[in-house]
Amino acid sequence: MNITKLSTADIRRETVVASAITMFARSGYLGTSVAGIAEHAGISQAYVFKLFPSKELLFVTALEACFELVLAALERGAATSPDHSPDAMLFAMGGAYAELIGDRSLLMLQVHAQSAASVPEIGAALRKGLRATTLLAKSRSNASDEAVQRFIAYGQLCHLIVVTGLDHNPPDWADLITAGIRHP
Amino acid sequence: MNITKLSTADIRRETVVASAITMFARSGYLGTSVAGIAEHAGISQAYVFKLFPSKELLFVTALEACFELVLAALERGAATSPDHSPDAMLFAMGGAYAELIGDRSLLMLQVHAQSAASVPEIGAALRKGLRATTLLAKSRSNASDEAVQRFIAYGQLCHLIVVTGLDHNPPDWADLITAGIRHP
DNA sequence: CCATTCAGTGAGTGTATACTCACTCACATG
DNA sequence: CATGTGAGTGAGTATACACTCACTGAATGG
Repeated sequence: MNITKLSTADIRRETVVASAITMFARSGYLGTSVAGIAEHAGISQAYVFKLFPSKELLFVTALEACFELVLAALERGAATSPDHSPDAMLFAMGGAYAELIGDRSLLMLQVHAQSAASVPEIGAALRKGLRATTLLAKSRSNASDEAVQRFIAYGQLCHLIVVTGLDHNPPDWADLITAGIRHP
Repeated sequence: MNITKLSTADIRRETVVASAITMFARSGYLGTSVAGIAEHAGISQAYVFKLFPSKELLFVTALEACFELVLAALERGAATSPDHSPDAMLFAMGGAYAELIGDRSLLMLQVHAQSAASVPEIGAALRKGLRATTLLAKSRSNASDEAVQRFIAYGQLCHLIVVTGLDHNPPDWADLITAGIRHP
């Protein structure tokens, strides 16, 4: 039982955002139709437009929800780290992130968001999420700037590995770039 | 005068590929219309379809040309490195890459290709390009696997920096992840 | 019992776009 | 001149999709 009572429209909005994450992650911003999201959520397409003013804002909302989950996972990882040294903290946060993106949706949504970043609102949401992620990694780990930078860089490498499918059926050359990287 | 004589259709194909790189880099695979590419190339849309069987194959051709240029740049960087130590070789190759993507087209095309990688032919071309890039970096530098992996990871970080516009008007927090990264 | 509000939809509209086809025109060659 | 070839196009077709609007039915409350 929540302290804030949600109207049924607000509840609907949440299920639609969940469907949007799934569908946008599957086919990208332009490749996903609002009708498809509506069908996945089990409502009519017209009602999606009652709940969100535009496809663009629905994508932004989904991306923001995605970063909320990422930040929560990093926080969780940091909180459960057995050792408080900067390296151990970043390692624990990386492990929590790898676990989070096990179903690939949150990862793919970020990849598609990078491709759609020229849409101003999407670019802004992406910057905001990256900023929060970076600052959280820095503040919770107390690591050096270089270590935080490396943390983000290897996160991007993880994205590349998943996008190219190198984790699922790795060819012989793949372990050159997948070795030691924790991915789903 | 070339040793291989090109028919005018082959020449046209090359100019169309150049236009395709520019336009696809600007708006992505789904966001770019063949009509727009045709206009940029100064020919009719119908003729583009005479030169290439489909939009998909045009994108793949553009992506392959992109990787050709990347590989050539890495080769050039390696060739002009003053020092033959693995670290110096990778550093020189990274510098050449940073210089190559000065106009952002080749970088953005790779980002959009990652977003479109679920199209089988595009995913395959992406894997092929990544494979060639990785193996070239390894063989020309003689660096350790870890160093090559880091080379690729920081390349992806460079892509992220450009996509989010952190290089053009960096906010205060940006140098946490842009420090020391050579980007256009 | 009437009035208001709110969740939810069916049936559109306008537009963009991948791809096709019948055609023209310039030119080279016998 | 006749004819064949290859570059190049105008005008389509078919479809998908973002977004709109007039509407329904049910609950709520005075």
